[in-house]
Amino acid sequence: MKNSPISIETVKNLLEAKGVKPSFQRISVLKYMLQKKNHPSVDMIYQNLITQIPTLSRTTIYNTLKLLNKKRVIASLSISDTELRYDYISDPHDHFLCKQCGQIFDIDALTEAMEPKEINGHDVHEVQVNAKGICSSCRAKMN
Amino acid sequence: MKNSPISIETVKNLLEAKGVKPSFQRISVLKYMLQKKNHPSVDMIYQNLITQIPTLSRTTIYNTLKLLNKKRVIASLSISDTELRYDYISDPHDHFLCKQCGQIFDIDALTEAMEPKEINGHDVHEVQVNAKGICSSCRAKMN
DNA sequence: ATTTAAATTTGTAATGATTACAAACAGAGA
DNA sequence: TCTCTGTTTGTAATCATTACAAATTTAAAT
Ligand SMILES: [Mn+2]
Ligand SMILES: [Mn+2]
Ligand SMILES: [Zn+2]
Ligand SMILES: [Zn+2]
Repeated sequence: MKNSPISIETVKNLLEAKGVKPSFQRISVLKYMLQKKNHPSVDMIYQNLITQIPTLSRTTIYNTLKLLNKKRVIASLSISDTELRYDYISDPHDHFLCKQCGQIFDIDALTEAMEPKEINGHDVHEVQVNAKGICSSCRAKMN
Repeated sequence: MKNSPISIETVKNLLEAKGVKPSFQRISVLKYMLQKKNHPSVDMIYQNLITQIPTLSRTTIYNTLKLLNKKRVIASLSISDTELRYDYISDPHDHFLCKQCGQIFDIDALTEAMEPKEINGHDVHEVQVNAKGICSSCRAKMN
């Protein structure tokens, strides 16, 4: 349940389907996200991939995430006070951020399929529901 | 509807009720927020108050907002990609951020009184619902 | 009123995430 | 091979936020 193996081919097809040229770096970033499902920050991705791709540049991570976000492959979560976190776009769901350990957990959508295209005359592109608190694991450690 | 006049006394009482010593700077910050209702960033507050308080330090704004947040007088909104925004805590409501002009608008809560104390075993302290898109005014200007 | 201690404010330096930018590199034809 | 285009890389700049200590203000004690 932690690290589902995903083939390069799968990721490659995914990228091509979204109109993104599947470079080695782009495949690596998306593969990491699909496997870890950990809503990583730029640095989490970088620190992991640099061990396999010694020439990797942080700028490439920024470029790739920006591109994947524009192509609607991934969402950027403004849930943390300090850094953006990213998530592969699949079924709609909400997020819980632990203020203690910084982990972000998926939670069932707190409200039924809420995707209004318009609110108060404003053009709505996306809606994110962010819960914050202390995760069960951190709370256990506190006792 | 834009700039409701609020008396110093009112703000002072508000602070004292929450256990915050009402210094001149703290009163100024909270008064600004109550009047403008614009979900300001640190810099928006600073740029406005510096005209009346020439000795004001940005650090004081940071200190004050952190204190008011801890005392649950204001909420910090992680809705923008670039900076924290702040909002006086009153009735529960949601927010809409315009990606064009950066303004944040109040919107009716998209879901009925959703304040679960626990989700998936996690301890929930707060839930924020953030919509993003293009505000009506900006869309009008685009045509 | 003086003195003392505590709380608040201020200014400056450091940190850290993100962006800007230009050079280096790689791949696909011609 | 040459050229064009897109991608990656490294470095510098920007900007929000935090760290920290000195200066100032406030409140309390004598
Ligand atoms: Mn998720
Ligand atoms: Mn609001
Ligand atoms: Zn935790
Ligand atoms: Zn707008």
